[in-house]
Formats: sequence, structure tokens, C-alpha cells
Amino acid sequence: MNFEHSLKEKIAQALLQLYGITINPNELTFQETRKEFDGDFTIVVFPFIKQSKKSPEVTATEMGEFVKSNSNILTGFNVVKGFLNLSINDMLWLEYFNSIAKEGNFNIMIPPKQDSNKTVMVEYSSPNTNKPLHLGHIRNILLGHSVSMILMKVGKTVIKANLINDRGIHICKSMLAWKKFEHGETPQSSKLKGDHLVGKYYVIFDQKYKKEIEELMKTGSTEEEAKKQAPIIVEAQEMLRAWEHSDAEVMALWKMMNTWVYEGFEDTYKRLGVDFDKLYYESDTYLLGKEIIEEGLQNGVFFKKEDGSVWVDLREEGLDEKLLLRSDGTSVYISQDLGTADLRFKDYPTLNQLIYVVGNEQEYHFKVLKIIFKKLQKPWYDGLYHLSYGMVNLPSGKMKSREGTVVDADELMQDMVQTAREMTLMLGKVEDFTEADAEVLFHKLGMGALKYYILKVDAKKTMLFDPAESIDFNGNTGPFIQYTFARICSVIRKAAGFDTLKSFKKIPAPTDRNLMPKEKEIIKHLYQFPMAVDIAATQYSPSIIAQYVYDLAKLFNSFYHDNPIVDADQIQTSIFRLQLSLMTAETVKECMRLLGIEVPEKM
RNA sequence: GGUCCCAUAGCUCAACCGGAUAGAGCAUCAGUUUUCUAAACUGACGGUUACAAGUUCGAGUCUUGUUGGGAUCACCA
Repeated sequence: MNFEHSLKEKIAQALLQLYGITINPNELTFQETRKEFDGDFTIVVFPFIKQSKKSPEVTATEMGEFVKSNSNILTGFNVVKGFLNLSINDMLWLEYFNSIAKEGNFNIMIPPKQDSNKTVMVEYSSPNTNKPLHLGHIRNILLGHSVSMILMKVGKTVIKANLINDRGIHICKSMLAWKKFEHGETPQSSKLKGDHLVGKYYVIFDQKYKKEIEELMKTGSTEEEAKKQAPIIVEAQEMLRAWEHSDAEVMALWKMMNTWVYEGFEDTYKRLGVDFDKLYYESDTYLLGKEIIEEGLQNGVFFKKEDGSVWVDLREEGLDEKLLLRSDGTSVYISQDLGTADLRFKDYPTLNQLIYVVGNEQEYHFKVLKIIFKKLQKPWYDGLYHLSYGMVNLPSGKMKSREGTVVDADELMQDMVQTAREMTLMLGKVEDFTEADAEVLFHKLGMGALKYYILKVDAKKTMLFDPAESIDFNGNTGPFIQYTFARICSVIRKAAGFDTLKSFKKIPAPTDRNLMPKEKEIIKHLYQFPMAVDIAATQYSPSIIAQYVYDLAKLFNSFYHDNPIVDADQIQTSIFRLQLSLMTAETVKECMRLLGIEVPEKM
């Protein structure tokens, strides 16, 4: 039984005996005592003064007295206005620390929760196959991957899914441009990554299209007419129809170009260090949804208009009527999503949650999607969750692929690694590294900087990226945290040189030492880890973990600066501090793993 | 126009259910290295939390309004 809970029970007891207030101990919440006051936990007594009929100060003092004299948890308390600050016996902190520091006991820090035996699918990335990935995708991918890791950490079974948008008019655009304007160019011949090659033709299409529109407008067409009549777009639409009829030539071209793109994406995913358990292709799923539409028509949830189009009326929900099927019987975007959601719950019968990592511009879409499933009375409708994240903007505003202002994912990663390389060489950190090891390090650092930079920001917020300013490596950054880890590893290597210290892991640390303030702060922060993970999991928010691990690293660096860890004359202290350092390192590593960031043992 | 989201230090970001004097980093300035990695540490500077009212013991956080920014409301995806 942990002391925090015992303490809550004592406080509940105090409230009952002193004031006749009945409260469930679990409903009491502590906040961490602020640094400027003495104490570990703080309880706010304002909510009780109505019933205690005494001033906040008196109420707090009486409660403190009661708890102190009726248990051995506290060594003292103090009262500031309505805040009761409680000081926990160091011994209890040390006992807690020993319990987590035991070898192989790391996972006890996350107790299994009752609702943890759930299967959840996290869909992320979900790229179009007509252009390479950019910074916006990176945010999506890192979020999806990290959230998956966090959910696994709290015991859920996670299926990482990717729905690849491999069909449609935009795909035909790059196909058509390649067909018309290429000169046998392939990834091999051009030395271009497949996705970039295809993206190049998508751009070429757009240029030609624009030119045709201009010419048509010169001959008197309106812009709207021109956009519809431009020969190249007409041809692309023909190609889409041919694709839908499985025209052999078009299919062959489509398969070839998609293969190029997949190879390119695979490479990007690999460098990002992410993967998927299940791939869905829109070319397989785009016709789904018609069954559901039929179902909805049968039970009167949807209705058909005279022209044959199918709609759902969402005016009761404060929305509008929404089209689900065109008058020509073809499906629209949302009908596909209706089908694919249904498919997933069929594919995975144990699935009870489906998280879509999709930008906030699609909030309306997912709102509609969920309401429709509710109307259809699908039992799992409540398990649908749109993990909506904000855009990544540039100082100049939105990234626009047509204006060439997108920050390319591959280029950005390359730049990050290059910056890491320059920085590390300048600091002279890799003189005893082999060239291959150094490259591995540069990659870890560059990617660490990038990933941390993105994940530390609350997902729902729009964030800014300035390409002119390179992502930092000092301060609140990935490399700072990586550095903290490497430092600890270095200390532990040093300890291995002392006979009395080298097996410090196995020596039980004493529980009777007086903790120094900075030692205690670290233990207290370690104590918060399970809660941080829990909050991150319930809020689907990697930024909680990023903030947590940064604070931990900062605490440790300050401690490290002030106190010698390996000291042959102070064996007991050294052993304790080595254990504290190791525990910090493992927690740092675990947090970074949850963020998808690797930590180096030397840097 | 309707609906939704956002607004915190010069810049980029924090702040768990409403809790104490709103915190970090960058930038600027001043310090710290014969000691385990200075990608570090310590300090200074920097704020009417866009504005106005309300709710209450207490509001960056909740409510309403105003201003400014963004998204969305397609027989596009």
C-alpha cells in the first residue's frame, strides 16, 4: 500500500472525526507543494471550511495536527492561508525508491488499470500517393506513433494502422503527367526517390493545367469553365474512369508508380523509426460503405432525393444535410469512411476503440461520421475518436504545396542530421568514435531534436516552424535530454572501475539516510511518472511525457552539478546516488521511447 | 453569414479537477570548468495571461460579450 493513499485515508479520517465530513479518500487530490514552501504534498482546505465552520488556517492546522499525531507518515506540516503543506518522512520516499529501483522492477511504476484490456486501433500517416511527405505529415506520424506507444504502456493492445490513399483524381494527375511528359524516367534512372519522382510529375501536371486554364480564359472562357474544360484535366478524368474499369494499361501504370511511391515512403518511415501493423488501401476500400448506406436507407436513418442521391439529415444535431451518395450512385469521401470504419470492427472483433490521427481541418467530417454511426446504432460508435492536431505553419503562413513552400520530410530529416553532425564535430564529441558509430549518433541526435521539437507542443495547437532558424540543440530540446542520459551512462561506466561500487545495483540502499533536497526532488519526480503516463494516455498527449522528461532531466542536471556521484570515500552515498542516477536514466530512456526517440550511451 | 478552435514574456512553448507570488527554453546581460561529459549549471532582465463584464473564498483555466487570427460548412478528398 503506498503512503499517498494511506495519507489520504488519514485525511479523510481527520475530516470525519473533526468535522463530520464524509469523503472518499480517492476523491482527495494532492498537489505538489510549490518550491518556495516546505513540504511534499499540499491539500487545499477551502472546500471544507463551510462544514468545518472555522477559518481556513484553523481548519488546516487541526487537520495537520490530526494526521501528524495519528500516523507516522509525516515529519511535519505547515499552513499558509488555506493551504496545508505536508512533509513526508524521508524513509517513505526511500522505501518507495527502493521498490522501483530493484532490478527488473521498472514496470511496477505503471500499475495495470481495469480498463486496460482494450484493443485500440490508431490510424495515422494516411498519405496520398501522389506526392512525398512533408512536415505536416511528420507531425501526424510522430503523434500517431507516440500515442500508440503510450497506449501500449498502459496495457492496451494497439493496432497501428495506415490507410493509404492510392486512388482518385489526384493520383491520375501524376500518372497522366508521367505518361505524357516523361522520357522513360524511373527512380533508378533519375536517382530520385520514388515518392519524389511521382511528386515531380504531380507538379508538372499542375503547371500544364494552369497554362491551359490561362489559354482558355484568353479565348473568352470564364475561370470556372476553363477549369472544367482544360484538355489535361478532362484526360485525367478519363484516366480515372479507365482505372475504375480496370483498364489494363492504366492499372499497369498505376501499379508501377505506386510501387515507386511505397518504396519511397517505406524509406521515410524507416528513417523516422515508425511502423504499422496493418495497411489499408483505399483502392480496396473505396467501394465499401454502400452496404451501410443501404442499411441506413432500410431503417430510415438516411433518405433518397428524387435524383437518386442519398442524404442524412443532421439538422437535429445542429448540422446540415449531408450527402452520402451521389445521384450517379458513386460514393463520396464520407461514404468510404463509413465503410472502412465498419470494416475495421469486422477485421478485429475485439476492437473497441478507433483513433483517427487527422488534422483539425477535418473536425466537421469526423463529427458527422460519429453521429451517423450513432444514428445507425453501431455499438462501437462511442469508441471513435478523432485525435485532431493543429497545422504546422511557417512564418509566412500556411504551407502550400502549389507555392512550393512545403517543408519536405526527407530534406528536413537530412538537415537535422547534418546539423547534429556539424554540432557534434564542433564540440569534439566523437573523436573516439568509429565513423559508423558517429553516423548512428548523428542520426539519433538529429531525429531526437526534430521529434522532441514537434511532440513537446500540445497536439491540438497550431505550431510554428521557421526553416531559417534551425531547430535547437540546447535548452528544452531532445538533445538536452539525450545528453542527460549519456552523462549518466558515463558516470555508471566510471563506477564500474571501483570494486566497491561496480555492483551497486545489487546492494540494497539504506532507508535511513537523510535525503538532500535535490535527491528528494528527483525521487518525487520519479514518483510522478505513472501519473504522467496515465494523463498522457487518457488525453492522447505525448506533450505531457515530453514536459515530464524535460523536468526530470533538468532536475538531474542540477543535482549532478552540485553533488559528486562516484566517490570512493563515501561508499554508501555513492551507491544510493548511482541507483538514483540509474533510475533517472531508465526513466528518461522509457519516456523517450514513448516519444519514439532513441537515447545514445555516449555523445 | 452559421458552427468550431485559438490568443500567455521580444520569439517558441508550459501551467493536472478552478488553487499560493503564471513557469521553461531561445535571445540579451553577468557568473561557473585542476572534480563523474560546459549539448551543462547559477543568477539578472523580461507579464494588466488580447479586451470588458460575470460566477466565487479564489479565474490564464468556467460563463457572456468585444477585438484579432485560423478551420470548416462541396454531388472535392
